[in-house]
Amino acid sequence: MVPKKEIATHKLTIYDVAREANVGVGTVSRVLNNHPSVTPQTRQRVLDVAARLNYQPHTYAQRLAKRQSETISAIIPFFTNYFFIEILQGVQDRISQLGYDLVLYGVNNLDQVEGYVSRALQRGRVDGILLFSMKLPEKVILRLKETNVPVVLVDTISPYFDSISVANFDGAYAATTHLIELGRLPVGMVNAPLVSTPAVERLQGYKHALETHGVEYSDDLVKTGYSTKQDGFNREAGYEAMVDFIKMGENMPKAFFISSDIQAMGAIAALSENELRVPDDIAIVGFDDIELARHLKLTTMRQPMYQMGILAVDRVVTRMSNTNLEILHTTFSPTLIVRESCGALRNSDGTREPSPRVTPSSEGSLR
Amino acid sequence: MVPKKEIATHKLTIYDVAREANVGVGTVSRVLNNHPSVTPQTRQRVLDVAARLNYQPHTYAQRLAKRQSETISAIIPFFTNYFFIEILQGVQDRISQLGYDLVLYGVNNLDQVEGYVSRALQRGRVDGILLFSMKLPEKVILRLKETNVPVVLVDTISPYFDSISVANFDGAYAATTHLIELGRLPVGMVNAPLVSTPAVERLQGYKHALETHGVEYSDDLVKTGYSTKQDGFNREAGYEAMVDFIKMGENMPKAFFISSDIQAMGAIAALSENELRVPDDIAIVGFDDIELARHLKLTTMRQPMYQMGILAVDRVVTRMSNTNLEILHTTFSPTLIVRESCGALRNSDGTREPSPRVTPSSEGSLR
DNA sequence: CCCAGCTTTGGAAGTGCTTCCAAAAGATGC
DNA sequence: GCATCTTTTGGAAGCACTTCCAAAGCTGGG
Repeated sequence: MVPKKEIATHKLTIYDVAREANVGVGTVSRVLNNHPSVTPQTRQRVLDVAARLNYQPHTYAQRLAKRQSETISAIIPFFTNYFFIEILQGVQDRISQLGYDLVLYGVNNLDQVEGYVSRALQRGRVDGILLFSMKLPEKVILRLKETNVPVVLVDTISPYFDSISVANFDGAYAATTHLIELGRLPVGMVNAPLVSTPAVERLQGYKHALETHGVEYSDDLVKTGYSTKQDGFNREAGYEAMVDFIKMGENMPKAFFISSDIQAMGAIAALSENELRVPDDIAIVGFDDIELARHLKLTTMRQPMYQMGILAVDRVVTRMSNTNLEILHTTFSPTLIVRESCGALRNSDGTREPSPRVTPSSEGSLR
Repeated sequence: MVPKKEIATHKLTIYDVAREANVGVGTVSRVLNNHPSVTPQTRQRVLDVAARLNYQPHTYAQRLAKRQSETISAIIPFFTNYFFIEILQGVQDRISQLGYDLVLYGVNNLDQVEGYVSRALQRGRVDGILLFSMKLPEKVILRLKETNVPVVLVDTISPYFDSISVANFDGAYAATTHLIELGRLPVGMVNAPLVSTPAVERLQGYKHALETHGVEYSDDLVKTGYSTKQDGFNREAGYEAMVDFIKMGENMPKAFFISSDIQAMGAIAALSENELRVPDDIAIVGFDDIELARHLKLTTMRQPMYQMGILAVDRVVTRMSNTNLEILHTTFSPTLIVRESCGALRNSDGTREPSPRVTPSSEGSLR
């Protein structure tokens, strides 16, 4: 005589389900984990009971027993940054598709990174770590290496870990070339301080474009803002740099490759405050293609951020199950998105956007 | 004779530490949890050993034994939305200050909510849930209620849960009044569809302002866009609504209260495409004060988003330790931030911002 | 009908912690 | 020095699962 208590007293364990379904706990566990060796009838019986009792397995007990966390953590530089947000969308979508949890650490300065990494490294806590554009302290690299947790770097490179990034050099080259070909000379550049890899590479790409096209380079063609937050990839810095350019008066360049869209936004503000019109007086090409760029009708180099997020997750998951893979660096090529700020469209219908932003299909399963 | 093996074989448990320090596991546990009844000497000895072995407790074992997860989950409508991102900053900062984990679920449509809530509700998984501006299906409310997990609603209200929100009515009233007082009549409104509470309340506040100031209301003073994502609080919707207004020609209002900054952005784009200048021809006041608003020099109603995030976390934590608190609804009053788009500053130095954005102190401990 | 060889099942042992209880060690007072 | 309290300590039991092993149940061939 088995008494059927429906009292969902909240303490319901796998034993309760087992008793109620007249099976052993092992069987319940197998059913819940889709283990094949259970007869369909038994499986159904267990499933019914579980549903009736509204049984929910205790996640942490599972994780403890299974010795894996089904959690991936992402450590991102503070997420006021649109670029990261957009990558994060891809990350979050893929992670939840795979049934993992995303735990998020927002970092404001490099010092915090170490703390968060330690945190993430607590045994069993996470199965994998995504690290966004940070130059890691040597110390952190060591710890990461020795614990052997799968790590994927996004928007940086290190010889020790997998990485997903964008071809900064090529992008800068393409952007600059576009401007040169439009005849908007001289072409200047608003860059971020050379503390970050993207800034360095984009500068090189820019210079290379000048060189290739026989345009002379000089140091006053490149300026950087003073505001250093986000490694200098922020609106104020763009504003400041452009103000400096404007001070050059007649000698100021007629076109600019700007190392991020957000800086471009600041730069454009500076221009408009000085009665300089984009693209009529000054042509602009940005970098990133954050959502804002569309709104601003900014010509820019698109980074497939959403895709990068997806890929980062896939990569970390692959490495989880296959521990000694070769280290792999994936590089996306940015593509030029021509909108209005470069002036290329001046004679066409100004609203048209050559290649529309990739939007999710309406099934909504992908996002 | 205790052999000292330094071999960090990754499987190091509390028993290893105990053996090595010549104490019982209970003592090690107490040390690690700052339990008072351990002598300073013993504590130090344990700490030394733990450090030497580089011992990391197993998070999930702790959570299982302690019967709490030290995790708070946030379910947010897809985070392409700047408003949520800014709240999330506060949430994330406070959560990590308190040593909790943040697990993030991004939701794209209401159907997903149920799934994620179930997920979050798995016993022991989270200690509290933050739900961002979603009208919850009755079903979900029930489940949430019966499991008795602390829930805090942000940017919505429900009689069943704590909530943090903003005085939409008052904000809309203030914004509209500001425009009326500037003499920019008639004042129209770009709203979102009345499916969400904020849209409803803001409309009421707007109407009330007209009424109070003896300005007549008519239905063609309010328009809504067609794009429905984000409940209509998106750039395209703002653009569309404004295009409709522009079709009115001469009769179009001379000023607009727009129910979100992001819609204001679209609206301004529509205006500028039609050679209408802001604020010279048309005055605009937005709502939210997302970071973008500053860039756009948009006059707007500021919601203290960062603070709201902080508070939401605090509230959920309080409720965690004190289970049967009264249900509390906290309402912030939005404040008017006068920038250029309303035209109030037309004769002053255009750049000045009356009340600068609250930024973290440089200690950086708060963010 | 019996036995070998599967498949399915039960349940003990293991996962790595916390906590409770009782015992040991120290204080205190007389 | 001893009895009594109070601190401090060790370690068993418990947390809620998974997994492994052995036992039970089937299947079909002889």
